[in-house]
Amino acid sequence: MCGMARPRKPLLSRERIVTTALALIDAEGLAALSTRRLAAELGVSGPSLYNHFTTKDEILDAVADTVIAQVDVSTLASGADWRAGLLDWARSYRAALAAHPHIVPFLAQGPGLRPAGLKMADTAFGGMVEAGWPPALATKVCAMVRYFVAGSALGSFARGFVDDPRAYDPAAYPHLGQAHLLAEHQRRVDEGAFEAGLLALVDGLTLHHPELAAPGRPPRI
Amino acid sequence: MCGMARPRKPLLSRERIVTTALALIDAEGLAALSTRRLAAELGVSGPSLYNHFTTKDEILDAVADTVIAQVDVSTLASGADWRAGLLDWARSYRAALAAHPHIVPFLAQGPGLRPAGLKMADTAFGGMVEAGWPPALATKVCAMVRYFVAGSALGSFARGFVDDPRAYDPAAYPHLGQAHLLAEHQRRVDEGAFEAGLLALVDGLTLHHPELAAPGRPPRI
DNA sequence: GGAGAAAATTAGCGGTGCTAGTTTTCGTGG
DNA sequence: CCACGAAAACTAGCACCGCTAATTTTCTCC
Repeated sequence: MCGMARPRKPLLSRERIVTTALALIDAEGLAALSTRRLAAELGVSGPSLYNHFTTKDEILDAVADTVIAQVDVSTLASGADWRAGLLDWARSYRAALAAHPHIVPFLAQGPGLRPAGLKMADTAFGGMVEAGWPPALATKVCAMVRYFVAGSALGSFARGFVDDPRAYDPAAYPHLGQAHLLAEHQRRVDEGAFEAGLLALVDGLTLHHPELAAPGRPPRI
Repeated sequence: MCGMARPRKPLLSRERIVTTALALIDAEGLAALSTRRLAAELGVSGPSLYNHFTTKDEILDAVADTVIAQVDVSTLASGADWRAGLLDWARSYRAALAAHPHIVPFLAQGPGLRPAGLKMADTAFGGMVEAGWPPALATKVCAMVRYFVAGSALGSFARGFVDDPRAYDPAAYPHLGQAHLLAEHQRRVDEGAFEAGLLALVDGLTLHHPELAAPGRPPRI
């Protein structure tokens, strides 16, 4: 017989599956990624994927991990001022999510088993400790930044308001203007709110921990 | 014929559907809510639901809305100090999500058409404006709080770390202790990080807008 | 060169959201 | 009072979903 069985050269690889899946998600959204559809995109028939991943969620985890892998934690790891490190990290983190907005709702379902995510957490934590933060506090501060970035990414990118404000009853919301309900307006607000909130958060931390406010290395007694 | 058709008294109502759906989600998670399963729980056959909702997502939107409806914005609306108002709002918001953690990933998919969510946003915004904040800033500050609460809720409640730390390679994460990877540890961290981050955020805002720092009514010149 | 793993195939199972069409009951206007 | 249209339940079923099983071919390694 000559029904197509194992080919001379493998048609699939984990990497090719992940990049194709990410492209499909970027182009058509998370809901468009079914195993059959992804397989078709790869020129292959459905169940072949299961030779390389044991589960669809495992594919999505891998996709999410490549997105997180783009986050730049280098400033925080470099031993520079922790404030600058935190700001750079948060902005890069948000930018990475903004580059692939459709994956964010999946990312939001939890950390799972994603090495790049853990690596990022490890590096950020290490940088804060190196900057003089007690470990217990460093953990919390890193968590705060994650909260803020994740929350902002969700608010900004996920399924937003209906584009036609007539879908809402304006009388029910006396303070909100019509403009508040437009997706476009929301996007602009999110941009500004993220930046302003991040600065407020960092300055608030500085205020609460003046002993760590000095730029550069922590004092060694 | 007497095959069960329209009953004397309606078996279903939007309200009964929503409360049963929420109970099912709370008890068995978001994935357990299929239309057939929900219908069975209601003693009814699958498609009957579509006499009351046009879509499963519409049911979920309604469920999410009842959760958000539990959020207490009264302090912020009462004209008291905006700092206290913001803190109370954020804590109540988080508590409402904590009471129904399994719905959070759906909530994270976007605001959608959810009147209670809009009502909350409207009231919070109105309270900040009443406290003297310029509308453009008030919008941003409310967004920040939402980010922080949503991000914290996701980090805390969503599918977390695997409970067996042996699933991870400790050598790959030199700074993180084993304890960091445990779900239980993460939960404790989240609690503290939320509270500390919220205070830092509010104090940072106070710092950036000293003209609004006075408690009570804004000064009228 | 033989053994066994790997990578593709097809067939198919149980479940999903949802539609279509039917039957019965309710509510209402003439 | 009753006819009639809307409403609310039902059954049947479609297209798709994630995933498993069994099969065939190829590669790798001893």
